[in-house]
Amino acid sequence: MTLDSETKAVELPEHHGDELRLWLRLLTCTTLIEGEVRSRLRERFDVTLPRFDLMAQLDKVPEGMTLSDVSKRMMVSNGNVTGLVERLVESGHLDRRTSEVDRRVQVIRLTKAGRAEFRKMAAEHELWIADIFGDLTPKDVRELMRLLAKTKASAQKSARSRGG
Amino acid sequence: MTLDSETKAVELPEHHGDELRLWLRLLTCTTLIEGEVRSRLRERFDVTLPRFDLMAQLDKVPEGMTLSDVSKRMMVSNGNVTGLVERLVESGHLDRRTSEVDRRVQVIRLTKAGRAEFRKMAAEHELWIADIFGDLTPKDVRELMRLLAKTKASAQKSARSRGG
DNA sequence: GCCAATTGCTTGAAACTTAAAGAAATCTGG
DNA sequence: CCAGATTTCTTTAAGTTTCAAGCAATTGGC
Repeated sequence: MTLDSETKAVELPEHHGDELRLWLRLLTCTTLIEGEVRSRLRERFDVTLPRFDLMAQLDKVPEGMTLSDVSKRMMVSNGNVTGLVERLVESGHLDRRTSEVDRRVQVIRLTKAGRAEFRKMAAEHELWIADIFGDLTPKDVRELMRLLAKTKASAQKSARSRGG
Repeated sequence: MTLDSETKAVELPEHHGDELRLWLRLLTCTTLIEGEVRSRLRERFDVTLPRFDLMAQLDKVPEGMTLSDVSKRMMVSNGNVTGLVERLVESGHLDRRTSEVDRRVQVIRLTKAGRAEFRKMAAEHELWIADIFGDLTPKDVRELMRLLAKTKASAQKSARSRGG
């Protein structure tokens, strides 16, 4: 009997429903929060989420970054960044210069106005996020951070093992 | 001294950096996994993620759903669904009928071919997800499920309290 | 120095996405 | 019954996004 059921268990395809449900829940959470942030950004500052995200990347590095850097950090395609940057330069939020060392490279930075506007938005944004996560205890937050770090590492490992 | 620093702590704006970092990590995880799934779907089945997601919704309800139902479940706009459905009907994956009870309503279902194709993709998809989350223990999975449920509830509460 | 490979970015096509406005059908309270 | 409100879906405009192809600049091997 015991042998039988063990044999069976090996032959049957494994159950992966839990992981799938976890993934769907993770996705739901993110979509929900992203939608909320998106609509607040639009209502309050008439800015789109991708623009805000791009400015957030640049705010962290005053001396500027290349388009490739931005692309990697935001995990979006190169062509995507090109278009976003074009519109943000147009609207005066970004400053763009060709590198003198390597003329393929474009270095972008926040303009003074762009930085001021971003800081204003970022301050409120932080409060929104705090409110959205408001029912989590500090312990919940720590625990989630830990588990998501583990998840990220696992996903990266899986992606690497497939890619090369 | 103690009094002083406590007074200061109350007067200073609260620290919400932890929640912000948590949100960024959550977003990173989701983006990472989503990108991985997206590229596997494209490579393996030449299908886009939104199409797969839409078919996944329909697979759960054989008798079909209205466009509004799909829109709510996928948390995307109505117009978005209209376009997606159009292309999937065109490619023979979906069947679309006007409700006889309410002629505003469109009921969509997977066609036989659409269902067969989805099932094939879904089986592999489940393995990918299991692999991506492969380094998490069953306990990690349970704990993440719990914390994400709490997060979702918190986010929904925050969204409701703003919206109405 | 030269040629091939690589890197950084842009372009183009197709698809996806949203918000807002509009059309059609239904519902509701007189 | 009927006018106004609501619901369901489509349309439109603007923007985002990806992928693939391509161009320009740089690097590395010889």
